[in-house]
Amino acid sequence: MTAIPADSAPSASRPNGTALHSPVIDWFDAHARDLPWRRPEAGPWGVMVSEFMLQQTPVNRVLPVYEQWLARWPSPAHLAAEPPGEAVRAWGRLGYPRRALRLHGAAVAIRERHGGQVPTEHAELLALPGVGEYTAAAVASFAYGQRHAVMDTNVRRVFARAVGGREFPPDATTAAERKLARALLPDDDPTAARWAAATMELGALVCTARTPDCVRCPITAQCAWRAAGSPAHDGPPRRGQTYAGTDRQVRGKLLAVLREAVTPVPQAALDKVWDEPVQRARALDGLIADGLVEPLDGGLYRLPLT
DNA sequence: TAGGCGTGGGT
DNA sequence: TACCCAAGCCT
Repeated sequence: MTAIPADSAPSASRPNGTALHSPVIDWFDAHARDLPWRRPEAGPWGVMVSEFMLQQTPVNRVLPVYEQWLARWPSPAHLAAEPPGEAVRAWGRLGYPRRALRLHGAAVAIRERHGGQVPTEHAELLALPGVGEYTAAAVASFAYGQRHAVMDTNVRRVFARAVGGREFPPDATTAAERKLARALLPDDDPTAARWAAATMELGALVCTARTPDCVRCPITAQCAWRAAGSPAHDGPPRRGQTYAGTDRQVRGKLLAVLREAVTPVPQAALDKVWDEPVQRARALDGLIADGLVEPLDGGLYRLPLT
């Protein structure tokens, strides 16, 4: 008869969570990708830059832009010293270019309010532009080794399956999900940080949305979804994103012209990217309102200098 | 709070 | 070919 450690007993506050820690963290130790922002030399700024770029954008597309970005702007002060338009240009085709503007704004705020150092406190991080609940927790955890429930789409899916017995989590993060994530968090800081990275990696590499690779999953034996026979998602289909013909597409085309231009661009050059004039004007106005484009006298446009 | 906000690779 | 979806944030 083997002795059972007291802390492995299931409880209401921690639904058998500790039983997941070791297999998931051990799997991570063996299979984690060697990503540049995970290396010690990345530092808090490298972690923060990667988190901005990885918001809704796959790792493979982020890698080259991340390297160029850190080489050019190795600290928040370096980025803050340049016009926001340079950040938008360097963002390239990562998508959602408002993130570039917000990252620049975060760098300025870090210079002004934090002496040029990426803040260590969750609340301070959360106050930076472009930093929400997830990114604040991620930076505090990955850069500073703190204990936070880091909940991204990967973690939510892993928990929905392993613990909830469902194929997918709800559209919007629920209080129950937050409570579960907190309950599953290991007690000490370094293990909690490891757990956060490990659960994310498991969702990204094994417990994927489309075709989960349960054969390679370290917790397949404990997975509630598996135990239930891997039932398909029930309820209304998840909200899809349309793109063709939307303002987003027009904005993308307009901004692509401005990113490539070295000098201010005349209206006529922008008019070529989209035939329908009303939508084209609306998209351009939106970009200006967002601060992504700066209108000049004489019908010229450029990426923002201020 | 639901919807707007880019882009491109995988299936 | 279409559609899905990818380390979210903001209003």
